[in-house]
Amino acid sequence: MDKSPAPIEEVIPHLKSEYPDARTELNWTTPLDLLVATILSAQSTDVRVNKVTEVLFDKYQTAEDYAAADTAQLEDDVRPAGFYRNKTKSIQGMARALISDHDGRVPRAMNDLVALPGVGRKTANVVLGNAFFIDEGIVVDTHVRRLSNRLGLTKEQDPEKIERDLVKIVPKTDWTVFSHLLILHGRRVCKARKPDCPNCILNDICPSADLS
DNA sequence: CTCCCGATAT
DNA sequence: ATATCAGGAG
Repeated sequence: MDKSPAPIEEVIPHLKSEYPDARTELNWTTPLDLLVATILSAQSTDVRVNKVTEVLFDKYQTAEDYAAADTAQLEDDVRPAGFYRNKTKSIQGMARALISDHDGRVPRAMNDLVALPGVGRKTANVVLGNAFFIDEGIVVDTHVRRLSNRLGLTKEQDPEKIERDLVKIVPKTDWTVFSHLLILHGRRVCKARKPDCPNCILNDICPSADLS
């Protein structure tokens, strides 16, 4: 007998009052910056990514810069973020695709974004929502998945199936901020290993709350 | 499904 | 020591 899911119409206002300035914690200025930072963010912390991009964005500004970069040098720059060979290959492949197919610019369409090397639906949603203010979908990363499961908003584990459940219950105008709210709350309170349920603003409506 | 990979928290 | 971190490709 599982408990009822947390009502979304209460979850969102509660989290908005807790995190009124919710936005990405990745540092970026241009859409290309954000695309690179998001590729680097796979299985890495935002703090670590920001440390890497602080160096990276000084050396490379355009798709041409990344495409022309010495691969071994770029790997050295990327290394602290982890998966450095895959990520370097993705960044340079993505940069070449931007040059050959999109005049060196970051495209604003989901289909074009996910066609880029190293860019999946999660990364595409980050770029669309934050760089272009297009609520095309909901970013489902490790935090959004974990909190959505704990709150009972979905029973799915596959990110695309979770997104399909979430877009049905979250107002479209909140799609981008919603993922930021869950990500921030996931980092600070509803952590993977030791969730701080006693200090969680959602503990009275969360079916997974452990107040012992 | 496995592999990719370094840094940090527990 | 081990789980985890703004995933994606083969």
